[in-house]
Amino acid sequence: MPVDQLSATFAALADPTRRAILARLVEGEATVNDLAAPFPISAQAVGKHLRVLERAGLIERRRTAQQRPSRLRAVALKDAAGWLEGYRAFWEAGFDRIDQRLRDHD
Amino acid sequence: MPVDQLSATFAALADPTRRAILARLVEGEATVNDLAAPFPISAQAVGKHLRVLERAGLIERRRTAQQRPSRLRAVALKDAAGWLEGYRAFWEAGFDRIDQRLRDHD
DNA sequence: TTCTTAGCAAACTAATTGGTTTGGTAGCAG
DNA sequence: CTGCTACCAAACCAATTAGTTTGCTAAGAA
Repeated sequence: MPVDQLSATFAALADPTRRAILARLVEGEATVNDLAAPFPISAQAVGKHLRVLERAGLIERRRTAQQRPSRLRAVALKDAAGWLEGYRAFWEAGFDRIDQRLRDHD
Repeated sequence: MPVDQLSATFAALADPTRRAILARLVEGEATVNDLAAPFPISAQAVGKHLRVLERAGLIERRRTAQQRPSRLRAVALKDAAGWLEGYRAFWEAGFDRIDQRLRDHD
């Protein structure tokens, strides 16, 4: 696993279960069991996904009684979105290469 | 590796070498050896990265003589960017949860 | 105290990853 | 034909991943 922050963020997003967990957290904090309920996998497996998300900075967890609710840290998505924005001009204009663009300007 | 398109895209982006390859391809087509030059890894390893990018739809390759130049397919980044956009409001407004937002509206 | 619930940690498995080295093939140049 | 260049494919390795099961601790309920 690459260690830089951007790679960790993209890697964390490269799993549909983890993206679904983030989508659920938009509605507010949730415990491990809350988050595991919709999935056919064990709560332990969800706990592992939460650790991946936590390492990537995408969630924060606190401790209340015997629960460890997670909440979204959407700000960690900023850099990933910023990286992709650098390519927006290329797909929106329908060209994929700078030299193609230059050719269009001939 | 997850099989859905969005996961494949994020997984492909979760490696600094592959992101650097995409950045290089913004300048136009490049062969495997062109792309391998800046990196301390073998051309074979770069070839593997190219296959990952190709499976994710992020590059296309053609055949000319004995070269296999790659070119960027930036449009494949659109869905990933769209997914992230769904969270922009949360990090820009400085709240991370909908219920926090609702609280602000009380 | 005892029971139950929520969660973590460790050990294990199967599959994948990112890299290597070796050995090819396809096509151009001599 | 003989080489050289560009690339691919396969075998291998070490590390990681996503999942499991088992067993633990911490906190509240009976």
